Amino acid sequence: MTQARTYHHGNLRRVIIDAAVAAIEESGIATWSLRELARRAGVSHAAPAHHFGDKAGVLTAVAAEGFAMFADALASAGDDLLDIGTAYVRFATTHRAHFEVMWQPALFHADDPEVSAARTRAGAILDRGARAALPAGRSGSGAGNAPIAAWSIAHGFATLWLSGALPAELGDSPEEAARPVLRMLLER
Amino acid sequence: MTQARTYHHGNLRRVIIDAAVAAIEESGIATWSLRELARRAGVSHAAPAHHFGDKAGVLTAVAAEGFAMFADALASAGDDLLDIGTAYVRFATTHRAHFEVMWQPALFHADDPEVSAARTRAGAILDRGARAALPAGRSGSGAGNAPIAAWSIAHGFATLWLSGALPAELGDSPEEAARPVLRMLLER
DNA sequence: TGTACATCAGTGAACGCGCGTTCACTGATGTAC
DNA sequence: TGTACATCAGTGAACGCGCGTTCACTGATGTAC
Repeated sequence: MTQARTYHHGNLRRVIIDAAVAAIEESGIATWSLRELARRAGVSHAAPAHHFGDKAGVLTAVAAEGFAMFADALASAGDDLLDIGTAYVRFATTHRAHFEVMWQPALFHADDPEVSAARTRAGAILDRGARAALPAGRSGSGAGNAPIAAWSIAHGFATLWLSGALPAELGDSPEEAARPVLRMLLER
Repeated sequence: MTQARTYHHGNLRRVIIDAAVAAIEESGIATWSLRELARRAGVSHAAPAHHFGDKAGVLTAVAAEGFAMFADALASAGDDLLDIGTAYVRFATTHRAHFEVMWQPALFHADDPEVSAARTRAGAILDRGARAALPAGRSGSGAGNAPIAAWSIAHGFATLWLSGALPAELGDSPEEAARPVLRMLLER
């Protein structure tokens, strides 16, 4: 399967995105450069800019791919809100770089149509699951809060886990740890 | 109240921390430099390093101050978990730079004793409020999940708000928007 | 099947810039006597 | 009250470095005929 190295790489766009994801996972979203991606990809330092224009262009591609994979992950979790929430946490912890980029729209071209479409698709799945599981509460505050509550608890657990803030007693599996926590919103 | 400018600034540590907070609020956590802080503070470019050593030293001071203010904010909210959660969201949205630094321990010296102490104090307040309001659920999964559920939903709402991901219909006040959402965890 | 040409991916040298760090220094402050 | 001295905050010149960007270029690919 070794790809013969030719002048035309043939797959450079893909390789540069992967390099960006690897760099972000290793040392965070702040410290990488286009030149570093070129080094990782084994191409000249000007090649990434040739494909993506600038750093925001690379992150736009990462965000678009991230939202698409995210929507797929939520969709394949089925209709149960607890399963959707668990899928949310699983995605965040197994695709850390994508996830971190997705929620920092200042870093990429947030108006990119591909990004918007995938984000809307993911939002609709979460919305549907939450409205079915959590009809408007006694407070009479309207059903609109159910999806936001479900979104918040899953997102909060995921980001706290990623930041290392949660106690070590929760164990090694973010999904298993998340499940009883998410269940607290559903018990009523 | 104008302070006469002397050779010895007298208050430079404070001024540099404020400059860091302002820079982060304006353009994020990734793009500032020690030299930029010096420019904002009106001192020579070597002065910040003289006080803080390096960038992580500046962010350590921001994190320590952030956790201390955060603990104060939660403490003054009283014993009601809904009020504590609202205070959590209010703090995050009114002290955005502090909040963002606090949850990125890779960027500062997380073992700093001042940081640890303030973080522990904030955690204890949240813990106490959550355990009182949310005894162990029917799932029998242990009371340990109640604080984490409360923490997650408040943290998730706050970070989603800060990222601009929440729908515009929620209005301009994060506190008012958060209250009915947080209430969904408490209704049972 | 063969030739010509347009298109596009990727190269590599060169540029100017802002950065963190170092270091000898200067000015102000506090303390000993 | 006055003098000497140590300490410390902040200065400013100098350094080497990695960065993004530009641009003329080269090599590969695809298409027209």
